[in-house]
Formats: sequence, structure tokens, C-alpha cells
Amino acid sequence: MELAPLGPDGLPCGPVLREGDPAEAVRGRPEVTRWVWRSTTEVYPRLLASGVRVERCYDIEDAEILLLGHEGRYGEPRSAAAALARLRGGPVPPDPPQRAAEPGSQSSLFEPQAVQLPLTDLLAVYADQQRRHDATAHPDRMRLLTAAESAGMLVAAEMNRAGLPWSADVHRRVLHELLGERYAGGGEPRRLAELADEVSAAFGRRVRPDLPADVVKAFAQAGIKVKSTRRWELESLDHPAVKPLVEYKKLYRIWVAHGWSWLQDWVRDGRFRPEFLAGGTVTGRWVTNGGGALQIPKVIRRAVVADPGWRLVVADADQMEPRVLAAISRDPGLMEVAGRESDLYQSVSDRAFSGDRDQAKIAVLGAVYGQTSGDGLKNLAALRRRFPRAVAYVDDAARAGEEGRLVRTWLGRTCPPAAGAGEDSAEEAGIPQDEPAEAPAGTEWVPGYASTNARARGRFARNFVVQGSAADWTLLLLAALRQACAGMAAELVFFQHDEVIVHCPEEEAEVVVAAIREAAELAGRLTFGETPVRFPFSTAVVECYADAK
DNA sequence: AGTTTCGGCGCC
DNA sequence: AAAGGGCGCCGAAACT
Repeated sequence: MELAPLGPDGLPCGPVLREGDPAEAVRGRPEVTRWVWRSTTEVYPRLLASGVRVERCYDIEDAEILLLGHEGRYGEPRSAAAALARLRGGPVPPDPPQRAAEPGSQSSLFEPQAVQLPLTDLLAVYADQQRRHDATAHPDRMRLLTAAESAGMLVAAEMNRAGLPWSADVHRRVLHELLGERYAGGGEPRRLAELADEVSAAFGRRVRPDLPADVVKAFAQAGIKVKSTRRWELESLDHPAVKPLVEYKKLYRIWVAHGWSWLQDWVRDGRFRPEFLAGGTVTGRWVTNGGGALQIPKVIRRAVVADPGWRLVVADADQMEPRVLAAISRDPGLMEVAGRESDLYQSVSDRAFSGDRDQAKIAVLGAVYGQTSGDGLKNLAALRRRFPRAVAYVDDAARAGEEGRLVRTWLGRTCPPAAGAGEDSAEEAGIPQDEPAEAPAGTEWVPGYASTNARARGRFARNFVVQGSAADWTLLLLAALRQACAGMAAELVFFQHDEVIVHCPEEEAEVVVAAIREAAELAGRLTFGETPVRFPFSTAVVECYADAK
């Protein structure tokens, strides 16, 4: 378990530590504020378990992933051992397979470790990575990115240790209200059984509402053709089974995903402990392993309750994605509306949609997501007239994605040419891969030239630059907020894309609220440089998560 | 019997 | 009215 101290200049300042207890090593060098190590997820939980916190770190393997991506070498093994092999010219070892998380296990604590490198080798990789930062398009931003993501990994490890305060009693009460009594044998609870009976009665025969094929067949026998049993499609039908069916599906979902067995598996000692993983996705958004922590249904949030005398500070970034688009595109009009803290969609609609906020919101999100039909597309033209640079920015990204070129976030996180949008998976599924059709040279890009897969890549890339740059910003936000909370009892306990929860004693709550505001503005300046764009948060100080907003 | 994919839906 | 991005999770269905 090798780690080395870094001086203020980013250079190793020995002596270095080869083995033994890393906690002792860190304790022995209190003047060191930054450590370099192979993997935060393997080192830092052990440090925390020993009561040791570090201010900053540099994660070699995480930086390797980001640098390989930036260099357009996405498929290559990203372990420190692989990086060293590339540096020294030896055979490159493949990455070890990933392992799924078990409920309630602090997985990375006592598991077999990946290949360890002697510290001198690790530092050779580190030095090489520093050189590779210099070779990127924006070295300062790339340095900020690897630093920010390392900081995010510290935050994630600390959140994993803290856990989200969770009242099992409240959770059980909510489940009982929604689902009714449980029956022995683990079958459906009362309310679901009743709804299933109503569905069957409406069809005149036994129908299992949880089986899409059965439901489609039942509608066909009733003379109604449906392509799927998605809710929006069902709700357009005129049939007595629709209402209980939709209600069943909603409750069924809660039962299977956040019901009694979930509670049994994931909540212990008043805490829900998912495993947060910073940088788990191509876009830089976080993921969680186990427990569906980023998909807690609104009704279940009733169970997130602060400890006695403590509060939850729930903070939600206001219209994050269009504000980020303003900052990265530097569209004058969009920067102007994003320079105010007031509702951005309302401002956009005042300018381009005669005050219809919903239309403006649909148009903006449609532009960011690459909507191909419907009202969003219709309103895209109005958006393009008023905010031409902003729309051009995402259009350019989409075209680059279609053509297989690299696309980057503001700080330099790079979208692989065929990631996510299905080129690989489509290929594995046997879908023919037609070449992206080229628009005639000199013509302006229009949708429709490209193949289906290329268009999917385009939508991915379009969204990537916004969603990913937003993730860049939130990493710096978290880092700043973590630092602000360092001297207090306050703990970060939850993070979900544009929303953060801090658990703190009641008397610290107002300080935390202010800290969030300051961290957001600092993160904006650090990430995007001088920009008029503001990044306001809605904050609520509550005892129960469900009472926020 | 064990593993992978699919359909659907939760959150942003 | 109904479609675009990301992710995880579940049971069933479809495989090997």
C-alpha cells in the first residue's frame, strides 16, 4: 500500500512509504497536505477507518483513465501497472475484472488488492502523467480535472463511511401506507394483490400486471393494440384496466426496488450505506453501487431523517445544465440570462417564447438532449434565433460525435468516439454498422445525413459536453464544500448530480448554507474562469429530506 | 443451473 | 402530446 507525500509544487517530497500502515504514515507527516497514491478507493477507506483524513490527494489510476481518454486511447488498460508497462515498454497487463458490490459490505476494505507497484515505479508513472498533462489542449484545465476528480474520490469515500441518516421505522410506516400488510411467504402485499385483482376483473380473465407480455396480450384480446406497457402509452388508452394497472406498476416498483427487503439489505444502525463511486461514468457523473441510491423515489425520502438535534441541509443547483451551457458556449444572450439568479427558464421564455416557461424549458432540454421530434424540435428554431452560439455549441458537438471525432468537456474529460450511444453494444448485438454518411463538403450540417448509430453517437456527444462539463463543475463544488466543512461536525452525506445533502448540528446549518453558496461561486470561477454566469442553489434546512422543496 | 439480455421505471 | 441524454435496479425471458 504505497503512498508518497507531495509538496506544494506537486513534486514528491520524500521520505516515502513503502508498506506498513498507511495511517501511521500519514499521521507521521502532519505538515503534508497532499498525497499521491495508486487508488483512492483502496487506500482511503482504510485511512478513514483508522480515523485519518487527508486534505488532498492525487489518484494515479484515475488520472490514467482521464489522460488515456484525452489521448484518444480509451480501450487500453488503465491500471498503474499497465501505465508503467507502457512507460517502460513491457507487456501491458489487462485490467482485473470488476466485482459487483454486496449489500452492506464495505467492499474495498479487506479485499485482495490489485497489483501493487513499488513506490519508485509509481512515482515514475506520476512524473510521466505530469508530462502528459502538459501535452493536452489546456494543461491547466486538465490538471484541475485530475485534481478535482481525486478530490471527488475523497468525498465519495467519506460519504460512504458516513452513510445517509435513515429511519427504518418511518420507512416501514410509508411502506405500510402505500402497500398495505405483507402476507406470509413473501408474496405481494395486500394493496398490490387488490390492484392485480382489479386489473384481472377489468379484463375478464387472470392477468399478471407485472408481466408486460401478458398485459399486451390481454389488451389485444380486448381489441386494443399496444406496442408496449409504458405508462404514457397506457394512459392514452380508454379501458377500465388502465387505472389499476398504472397504480400497480407504480407501487410494484417501490415494493421490489425500495421495499422491506431493500430495508433489510441496505439499512443498518440508522444509516443507508450505498457505495458512491466518483468518476464511474463516461460523462463524469457519479454512480452508486448497490441500493439504488441515486433513484430513491420521492415518497421514500420521508425516511431520510436527521439525527436528534441535527439537520439536513438539502441544496439543489438551479437550472444547472443551461447555466453550464451558457458558461461553455459563451453565448452572449444566454450568459446574460444565466448571469441572474432568477429562474433561467422564465428569462429564456420572456425573450424567445412569449413568457411560456414550459415551452422554453422543453426547448432548452431538447437542444441539450438532441430531441428529434415533438414540441421541443419546433421550438428549437426560436431558441436558435435568440441564442445562436449556445445551440451551435451543442450542434458542433453532435456533428463531431457523428463523425467519430473526440469531444471534450470544459476541463478536458473526453468522450470516446463510440461510447455509450451503442456503437459497441450495437455491434455486439449484430446490428450492421453502416458508415456515417458524409455531408457534401462545405454544406452546413443538418440532421439526417448520418446513420442511425451515428445519430445516436451525435446525441450522446451533444449531451456529453453539457452533462460532463456540469460534472466538472460539481466536482469542484464538492471539493470546496468539503473543505468548508472540514472544521465542523457537518458531514456530506449525499450527492446526486446537482444536489447535495449535508448532515450537521442545528447550530451549524446556517453556516453550511452560506458555505454552499460560496462553494458554488468558487467552483464556477475555478472551472470556467471569468464568466458572468451565476450558479445559484436552492437550499432547505430540514429534519426530513421529503420536506425539502 | 447459471448467466446475459430485455422491458420498464426510478432519479437527475 | 409524447420524445431526446445519463445511470442502476428488478424480475422475467432468453440464452448457454
